[in-house]
Amino acid sequence: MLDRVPTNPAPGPRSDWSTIGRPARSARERILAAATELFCLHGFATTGVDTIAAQSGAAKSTLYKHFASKDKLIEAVLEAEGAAWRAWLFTRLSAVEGGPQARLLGLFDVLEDWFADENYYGCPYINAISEAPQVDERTRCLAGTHKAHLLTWLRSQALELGRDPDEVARVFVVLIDGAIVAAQATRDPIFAQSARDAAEAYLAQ
Amino acid sequence: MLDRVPTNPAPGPRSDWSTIGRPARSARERILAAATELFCLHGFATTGVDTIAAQSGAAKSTLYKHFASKDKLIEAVLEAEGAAWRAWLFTRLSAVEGGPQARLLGLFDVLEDWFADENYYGCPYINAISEAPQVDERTRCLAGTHKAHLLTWLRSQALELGRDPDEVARVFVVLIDGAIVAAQATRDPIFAQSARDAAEAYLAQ
DNA sequence: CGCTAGCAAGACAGACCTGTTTGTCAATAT
DNA sequence: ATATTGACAAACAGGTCTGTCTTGCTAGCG
Repeated sequence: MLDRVPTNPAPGPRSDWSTIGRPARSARERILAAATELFCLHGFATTGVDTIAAQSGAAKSTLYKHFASKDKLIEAVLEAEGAAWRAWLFTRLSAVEGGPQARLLGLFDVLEDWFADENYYGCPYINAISEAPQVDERTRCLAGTHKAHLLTWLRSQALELGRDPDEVARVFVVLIDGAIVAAQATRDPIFAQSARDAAEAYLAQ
Repeated sequence: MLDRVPTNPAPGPRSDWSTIGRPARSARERILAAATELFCLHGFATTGVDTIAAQSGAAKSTLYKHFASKDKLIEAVLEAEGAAWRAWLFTRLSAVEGGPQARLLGLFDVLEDWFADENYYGCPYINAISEAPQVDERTRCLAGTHKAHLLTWLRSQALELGRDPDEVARVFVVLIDGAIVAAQATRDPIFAQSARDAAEAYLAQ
């Protein structure tokens, strides 16, 4: 349960959007990459800065020269990983052929590819909020701006369909979050298709 | 983010199903209640056993006499809180008038009441899994048996409707988990109704 | 060569963690 | 009245945490 983070954890390949496993040049990039991997795979609270420094090949003093505190490093990881994920998602979505309905449904096929990654660890923002359910207003704020990007896209698709943007966006947020969490808990990507089924029925209504 | 647990955190009232805030008699019950509150509100890793012992009014030695380790205490909390939640949910569901469809949709109204609790902290199992996304097979197993209870109920309702039980159950799991997480991240119970909308469309299909 | 700047390595402080142990006290049972 | 049980209080051991600071190496440059 609360096991210490192993010294040399899963290095395996990752989805092409993540900074994990990519060759990183500067010390700052290496630190950020190592922090992302360790935080996301083993949790924020249970990962120590010593482990991050060791895995990144940087000294702890270098880490603290680039990031004022562990909390700031966590924030940087969340922002970087969130931006990378959104860029990957929207790139994939722009390749979907068809109108807004096809794009909205295609979203779940993209998610399924994400879930199928052997190192899939869920949404870092959801994980961060789950670590401190009650307090942690800063993380909630970061997650809010992350989700706002997704909401904007969802609303624009709903508008193209001539449907209520807020209502559609909320339903899709539920379906997306639900698929993310169910796939994480069970390690089964099938829930992406279950979410797609529900989305299809909802849009056909 | 990783703030220490305050010495005297939110004591406020809770949903009637939870052990939190209820007068507890034996030392074991007091420890379990304090552990549930602190773990669920502030996270499992960031809550120390000293804090739990202090809040429960019990000595640490007493805590370790009843629970072999912190991990075992976490397991006991998950099992107790899960059982209490299921008992509450199924009691509420049994009061819903109408057939299986009304019960399946009424589930989201019950969830909305849960989300509206000012101390709502999400699903302890989801939170526990999110704390250590990759490892933590024991927690995943506990969450699996918890969710199995829900799946059994969902499947039986689907069978009564003459629909594919596994398919319906998976869709509803996505909707339930999604509503739980979205409500937790935004503190807005409205997502229960969004999930209900999607469920209605799916069942009408 | 000599100098400097940057970084790795590691010691360190102060706090917190889990889990154990010892001693004391009160209530109960025999 | 004595023995037993249960619980509290407190200290302790051994380890980890974050964050700071010092030391020494090395690479680049005049």
